[in-house]
Order: sequence, then C-alpha cells, then structure tokens
Amino acid sequence: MTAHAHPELTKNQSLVFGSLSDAGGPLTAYAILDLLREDGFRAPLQVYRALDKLVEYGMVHRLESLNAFVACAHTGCSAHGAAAFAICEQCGDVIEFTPDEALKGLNDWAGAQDFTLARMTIELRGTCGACKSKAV
Amino acid sequence: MTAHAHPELTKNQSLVFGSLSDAGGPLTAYAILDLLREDGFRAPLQVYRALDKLVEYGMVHRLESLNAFVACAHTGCSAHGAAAFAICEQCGDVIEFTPDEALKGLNDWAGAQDFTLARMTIELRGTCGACKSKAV
DNA sequence: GAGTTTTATGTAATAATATAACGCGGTCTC
DNA sequence: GAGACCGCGTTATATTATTACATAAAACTC
Repeated sequence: MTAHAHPELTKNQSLVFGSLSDAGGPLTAYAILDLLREDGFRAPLQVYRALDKLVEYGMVHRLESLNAFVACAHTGCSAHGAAAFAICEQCGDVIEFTPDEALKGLNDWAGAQDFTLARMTIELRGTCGACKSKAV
Repeated sequence: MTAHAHPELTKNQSLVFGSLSDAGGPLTAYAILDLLREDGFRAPLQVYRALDKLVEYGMVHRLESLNAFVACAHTGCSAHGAAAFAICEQCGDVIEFTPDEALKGLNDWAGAQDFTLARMTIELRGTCGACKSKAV
C-alpha cells in the first residue's frame, strides 16, 4: 500500500486501493465491499465514494465492459484518460497498455470534428496468447 | 422499419429495432421496454433477448459507458466489431464512426501480443462542436 | 406427417450494479 | 465560533441484467 506521489489518501481510499493492488486484477465494487467487511465496510457507497476519488486521481481505471475497476498498472500513472485494456475472456487477465497510434488517430478525428475530448474508453476483448497455448 | 438484408427479424426483434431507429439515439433497455408496453411488452427479458440478437446481427451496438443501445448508423453495417462512438456529454448525441488508423494500431498491438481479438469497444466522451458553439 | 430439436416467447422472481438523501464530525478560514 | 467544505456512516431506493421455468411456434428428420 505504497504512499504514491498523489494526494494523501483517506483511510477508505487506502483500503480500496489496497484491495485492488493486492488483487492484481479487476474487481467489482461489491467484490471490494466483501473484501473490506472485516475492515468495517458496511455499504456500497463507501466503496463507490473511494473509487470515484481514486479514478479522479488516475490511480484506478474503470473497465466499462466489465463494470469493474482495476489499479493502474503504471505506479504513477498521471498523464491520463489515455489507457487501453485487453481483457482475456478465458482467464480474465487484463493487460493495460498505451496505444499511441490509436490515440493519435482518435485525437485527430476529434480535432477534425471539433469534438473536445474529456476521456476515452478503449477495451479489447478476446483470448490472450497464454490461453491459446493451453487450449487443445 | 426497413427490411434489411439481414435475417428475418421476429416480431419482438422488429419492435425493438424500430424503437431504436425511431429514437435516432441511444436508449436503455428499460426505456425501450416502456416504449413498447403498448405493443404488449411486459418484462425486461423481452427487450434483452431481442437486443442480444440484434447486436449479434450487427444491427445494434451496445454503448458500454452508457449501458445503452443504439441502432447502427450504417444501414447494412455488416463488417463489424469495428465501430467507435463519440458521445457528447452536453446534448447526449452519439456519432458513430470507423476509426481506421486506431483500428490498425490496435490490431497491430494484438498481433504483436498474440492476443486474438473478438471485439473492441471504443468510446469517446466530451463535448461536440455544436454544444461548444452554444455555450457562452 | 409424427416425432424431435431448435428457437422464440411469456412470466415471475431475483441478482448485480449504482445512487439519493439524510445526518454527523472534523478541519479549515476568517 | 460561525460558516464552508469534505469525508464518513447509514438507510433506502433506483437502475441494469439474469435465472428459472413453462409454453408455443418453426425447422428438421425419418
């Protein structure tokens, strides 16, 4: 539960970020709630409020196609709105990456349309190399 | 409610596709349900089942970041998994487009990672040109 | 065309995800 | 110390989506 160069986290924010970091993968808000019951969490709102802040700080990403949340892979991940995720439908693993060419293309499109970008969601679904090897 | 070169739609599928086409923008499943009550719809499942098929046929897209559905902008939109959406947070308008450069970049990334793509979600959030003009 | 399988349907119940509304307590600032 | 703000706790509720079971209609097989 490293300190990070981010705003001092509150107790609830630290707990939520800790669960996500420890999980090493995506968790739903309710899964986090269950993990934190022993730490005194009682209600979904405690999780959602912390997640809102963590997403705002760029420490956590929301996976829209999974309704789940994941700790940012880049321990200091500040320059954002700009991550992409590949989600393996076999093993559930999520790979975060920065798709420079795609981002350029989308930014160009937005510029040409006079569309001001607030954020982007880029999520790939499929099967990762490891799972394909395993399959007969 | 044009006939399309697609599988013959069932009655429920036609009704759902019709509401989405008429709406000219995204609708949630429950919004569709309310629109179709006068046509005899009673339960969410009637909508979700039709939507599943329509998405499978490529006639409807799901907007993950909105939990909503929209009729495909390309009346015969067959070659898919490959659309992107720009969603204006002021007026709610959705622009569907095909981001060739971005798709190339993401496909290349997947190839390099040995990740087999099943589908992609690309959604841009922001403010469209028209809304920016209106703003003081 | 009788039997079988598949697909679509209707309905009720429930699960999973997310927010609204209220009140309390701390910490700033002035 | 009054006011503003923020985080927190709690209850209730809203929204989105699925499970489970029964019926009916279409398509396929022999």
